[in-house]
Amino acid sequence: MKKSGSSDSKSLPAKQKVTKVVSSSFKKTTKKSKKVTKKSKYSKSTKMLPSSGEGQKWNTLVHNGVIFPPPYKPHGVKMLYKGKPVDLTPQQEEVATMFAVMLDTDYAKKDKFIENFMNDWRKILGRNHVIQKFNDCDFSPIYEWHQNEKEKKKQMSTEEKKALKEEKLKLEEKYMWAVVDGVKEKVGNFRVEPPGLFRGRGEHPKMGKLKRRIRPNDITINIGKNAPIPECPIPGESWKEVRHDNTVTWLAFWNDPINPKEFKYVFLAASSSLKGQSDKEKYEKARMLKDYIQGIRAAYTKDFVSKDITKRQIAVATYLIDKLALRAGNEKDDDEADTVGCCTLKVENVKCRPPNKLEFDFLGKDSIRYNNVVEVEIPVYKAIGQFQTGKGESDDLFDKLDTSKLNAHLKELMPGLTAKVFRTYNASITLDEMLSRDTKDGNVGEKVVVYQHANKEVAIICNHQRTISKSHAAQMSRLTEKIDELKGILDGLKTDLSRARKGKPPLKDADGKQKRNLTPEALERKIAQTDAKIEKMERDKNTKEDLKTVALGTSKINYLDPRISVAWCKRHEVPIEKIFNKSLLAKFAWAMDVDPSFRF
DNA sequence: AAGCGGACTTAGTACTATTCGA
DNA sequence: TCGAATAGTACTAAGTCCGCTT
Repeated sequence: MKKSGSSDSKSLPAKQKVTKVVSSSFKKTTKKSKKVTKKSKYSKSTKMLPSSGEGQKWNTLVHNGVIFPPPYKPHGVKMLYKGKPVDLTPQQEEVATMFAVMLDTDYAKKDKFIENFMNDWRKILGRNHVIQKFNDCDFSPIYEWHQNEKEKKKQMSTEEKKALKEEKLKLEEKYMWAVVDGVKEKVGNFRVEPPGLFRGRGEHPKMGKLKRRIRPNDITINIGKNAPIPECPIPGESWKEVRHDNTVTWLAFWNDPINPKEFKYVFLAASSSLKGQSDKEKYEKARMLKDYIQGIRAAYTKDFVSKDITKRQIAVATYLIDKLALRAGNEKDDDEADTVGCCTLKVENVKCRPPNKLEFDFLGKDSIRYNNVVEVEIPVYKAIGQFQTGKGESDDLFDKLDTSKLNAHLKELMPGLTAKVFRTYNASITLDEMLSRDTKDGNVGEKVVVYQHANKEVAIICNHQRTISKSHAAQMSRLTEKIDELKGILDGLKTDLSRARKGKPPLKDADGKQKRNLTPEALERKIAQTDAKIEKMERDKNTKEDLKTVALGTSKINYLDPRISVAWCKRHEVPIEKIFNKSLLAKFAWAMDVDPSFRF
């Protein structure tokens, strides 16, 4: 019964199913959607049974393993060394080409990148190779060749492109799906990562190192006991290991060639019910924090002045995580980019600005800068000052603290509470409150703007950033130009209007041609239209400038409880498709039947 | 309680597909 | 209808946190 129930809801193509559920449940009576909620709760709870058994994640698991990138195809284009063409073996050429195709990126200009690349390349060139120094290398012939190849691809007809795509799809089709407890689910990343030069973010000490090719012998497969073991797609080679571990969700993994202590996993796609279930649990935990947050805030406020320095540090750290949505901040190795989170903040990352402001300036995850001046309670301000006294700039601000101590403390306050829950909580509660406060009667477009505004607020809280697009400045000035042009037209119309009112004909236009003689009423209408157009363009221009460094997607995908959005859409008759794209609809299938009255 | 292996979520960017506006 | 702008997807790096061992 369980199986038929769940496969029923899953075997349909997600796309159709989701939109159907949405559009039918919208506008309909709440009675109906309540029924749906109950039903799904029932089927979910029966489905939970297998997973509730001691960390068990599945009963049966069937899949076809992973697909490997094609072997390297030598192009034979010779790079130059000291101005002369060099013969390279295919293997040597492959690595040279990896660098050549990056010639127009910032990476190729960084000393560290070049150094690491040269070290690994030289190993493949061999000790006595003619190529010795980077500065004598000229990769441009290979670069030109690559540009040419790209251009050729672009010039292909639509039919040719389509055929190529279909061919690829055919080849990959069988790897795209897994069957988990009898339900067909999409696999997330079934393609093994191709070899390349490591592109670490920020000042990563390993940037430019060769990420070697992964072979079947590097890969461990996880699959159901009774399922057929996936055939190794490379003839003559075999998997490293086959496991049957149903306490984990990965289908395969290999050791990261850049950092062999770490793993690269193949998981199910975000649309799978396994992922959906844990996503829901994440938000339920964040909602639980709602009931504890008052007490937690009261407790840490009290501990700002605790005589126990560890307690004081825990209190201040928790405050920062809560108020500023900082990440926990685990320790990092020397062979990683130098970034910090809350627990790893250095003295130099926080400056006291009298009387009670703090300026934060540090590189966080992905080396994204966090720079923010905030007013804090006096006791926090004082405590930070105390933590800093007698320390050097690069010393830990919270010397008595690390993430495990902090999380251990949080767990005493609420079951399962960890630092990251605060980010989820604050993001989702902000969306919920802003939506309910700011949504006014109006058309769908206006409501969507309210949503986007709330989304932006959350993105700023979480410091989700993006790089300014290369064409941003040009786009802005083009907008300004257009606005000016419209303003010119507006002036002309106004002149014409006053002349028309006096019964005079309009002035000649810029080209000296006679304009049509319009009635004052028609002119007034035109003026109003142009005015509205200008206003809209200026609004668009402002939001564009506002959002040039803000990434809205990350919070939507990871921090905002989708049920808030779905329920809001239902309440305000906004089609959910205006808020969630196809992949988000699939990812959030579990949230679609939420009651319209749902609040976070 | 430190340290580490392990598993999972979160993140920005590069590339592609689709939509928009002259 | 075309190229530019925008939206969507693929990719994989970089975090968090758990639980086991020493």
